[in-house]
Amino acid sequence: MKDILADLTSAQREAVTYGAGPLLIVAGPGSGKTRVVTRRIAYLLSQGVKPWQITAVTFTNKAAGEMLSRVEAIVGKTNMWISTFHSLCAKILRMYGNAIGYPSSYTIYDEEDSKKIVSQCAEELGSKAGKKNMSQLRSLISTSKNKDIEIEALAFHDRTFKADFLREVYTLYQQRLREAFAMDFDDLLLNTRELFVRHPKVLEEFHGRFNWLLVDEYQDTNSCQYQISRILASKTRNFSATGDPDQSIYAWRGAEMKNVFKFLKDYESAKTVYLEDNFRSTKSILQVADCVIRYNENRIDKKLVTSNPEGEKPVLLVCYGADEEAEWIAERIAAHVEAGGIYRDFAVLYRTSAQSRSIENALKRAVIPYTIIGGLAFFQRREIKDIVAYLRLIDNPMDIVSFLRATSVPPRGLGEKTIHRLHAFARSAGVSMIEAMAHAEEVPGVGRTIAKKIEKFRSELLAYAGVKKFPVAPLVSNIVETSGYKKWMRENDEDWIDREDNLAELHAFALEYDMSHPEDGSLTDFLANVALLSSLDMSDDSADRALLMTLHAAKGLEFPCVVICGLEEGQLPHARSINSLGEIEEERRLFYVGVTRAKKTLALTCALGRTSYSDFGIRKKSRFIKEAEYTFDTIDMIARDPDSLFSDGGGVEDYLDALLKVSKKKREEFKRHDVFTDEVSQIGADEIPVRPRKIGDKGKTYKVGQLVTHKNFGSGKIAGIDTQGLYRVLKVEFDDGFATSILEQFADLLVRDENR
DNA sequence: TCACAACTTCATAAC
DNA sequence: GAAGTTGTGA
Repeated sequence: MKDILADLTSAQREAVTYGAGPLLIVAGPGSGKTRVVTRRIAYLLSQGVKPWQITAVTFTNKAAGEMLSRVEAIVGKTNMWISTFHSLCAKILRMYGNAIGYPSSYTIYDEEDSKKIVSQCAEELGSKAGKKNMSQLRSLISTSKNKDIEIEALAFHDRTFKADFLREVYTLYQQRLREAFAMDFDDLLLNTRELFVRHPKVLEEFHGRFNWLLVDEYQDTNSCQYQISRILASKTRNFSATGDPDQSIYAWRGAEMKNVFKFLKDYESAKTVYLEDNFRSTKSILQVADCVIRYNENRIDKKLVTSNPEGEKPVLLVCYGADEEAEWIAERIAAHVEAGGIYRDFAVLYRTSAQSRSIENALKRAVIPYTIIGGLAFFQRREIKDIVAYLRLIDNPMDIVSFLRATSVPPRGLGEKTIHRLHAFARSAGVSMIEAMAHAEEVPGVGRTIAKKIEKFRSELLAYAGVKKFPVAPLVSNIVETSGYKKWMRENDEDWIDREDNLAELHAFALEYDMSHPEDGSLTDFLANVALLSSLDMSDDSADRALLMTLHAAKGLEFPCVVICGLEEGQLPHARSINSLGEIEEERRLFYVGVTRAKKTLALTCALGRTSYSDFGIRKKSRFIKEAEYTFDTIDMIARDPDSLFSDGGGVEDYLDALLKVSKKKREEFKRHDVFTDEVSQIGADEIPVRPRKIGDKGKTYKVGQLVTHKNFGSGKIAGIDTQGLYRVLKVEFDDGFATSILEQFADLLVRDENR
């Protein structure tokens, strides 16, 4: 008991020792939240609560694993359930899914799998949308599920698809998933809710079992997760939720931070504990966070307090482009290590994954070891998905996505048409795919040659499954060897060496699973783990390497030194969020989360020119910089010595040179892409560090119909003038047929007399 | 049905 | 800059 309550503040202690009944812990960043939750679990156990009576839900499997080992460090080995919502639901559905028509070996479809079904459905419904919009269609289905709204309602927001069509696709999609005994990620939640609502007996059993529910990161629960929590807690009301509305960053996938406030209405007798003391960051770091988050209107005011020292003042780098930004970051890390620090002290955070490229390059050049957290998940790799498809097929032969995948690598002369015929046959005859394959010649549309191939594949499958479904590792090596996959890969894939390494890693992963689950392991459980492991769970952050990750991936973590890069309008806040106040506020929270990860030092960077989508654009400083401007020191590489940039008194050319620091060729591209641009929204003319006198002719105004000459493009005509925000955009048609839009203030055009 | 090439389109965050 | 789609011939 002494250990459990050691080193706790009075507020923390209050949360840890609160007894039965609803408890809301509103915990700011760095306030020792994880510690409180683990200690609370330990405390409950010490009070006689049994481990199997406790269910804790966290945000990632990794966090769940860490929490479990922290609890076990205090109370010894336990068998309580600590997992993510998705894993919890997957487990519940494995136990009771048959009540709603799913076998326990149902398959979990990831985004890619689900997209295949969606496009199959759209095609079946005669959609003319083609394959290109399938991602969007799939995400509308997901949004509908995540936000608990009818899919028809989304047609008003998204004009790409008609309401009727959306409904038809949705219905057919669900039907196809059922036929394949498969669920997508969202279904795990929806089906669990349905199970509880429609089968009170099952719920009763869980009520008898989960007397204590703890949910972490409550501000990021969506409607369905919220309801599942409420349903589970409805009997005993021993429900503690932990959250911080300011750290809600998943509204885009249905999270509702208001769930935190709602808790107090849902449970009127609820006790609320505020954890406000920050034990993580220096005063000057918290000041940055505080100044920015205050701009959010949709929030409850709270201030971050710490007794930590003032610390180093955060810095902001303003530079020309992503390369300089990256170089500066590399230098900063190198200097830190030179001064006796370690690489792992550093985390470089960015808004979008694509930003990692330039940073990686700079780190490589500077020989700084690094790890990317997140990114392309191991289990998303092609060769891994291929072999996993065999495993899934053995586990659930109705899984048509895996069926198609497995039969095509290596190719066996069985194509999409054949497999669908087979699947349809199996469904109408009410038999499994394996059985349907045994009667291949009866399947309409299947000829004798193909029937033979089917038979061959059938015996191959039976040979795998005939051995044993568990342990998994031997099954993996068996498939890789005897399916001919390895041989085929060596002959057809130039990257086969890397891929074989990855397959070896898959084998090792399976082996590890087999070893750690001698009693309770199964192929089904292994596959569920594989499906629900996020890229964050897989990454190894134990080595001494600098860490690179997105701001989202940094949630819940802390680092001695943090760099947040790309603080530009369009990047952070992201361009896709810039038009909505609510989304801007979420971007601001994202920035807030990033800043509050830092313990000792914080650096922000901002590049005023950045290439994205192979298109160069001039960017404005992020509004978040302005919101906290006096809380950091600025290193302005542009303003530092403006005259040196334009030594020969030149204008645009010199500026472009300095900005791009690249060859003439690139400059030509730049001219085409930027000064003459359609993407006016990216240009913040007031931010561009150029001499006023030379760029364009600011005083000049043009009229529609005027004949003009441009020094590079020759003669043309002003075809139209648009107003975009503060700027006027000229549409110019040149005599050679080339047409473009030019920002008026950059349009260095000579007006010709019409009569000449 | 399959392999390859050429082309097009796409790109926020992720369980 | 990558991944998917389409088109081609075998």
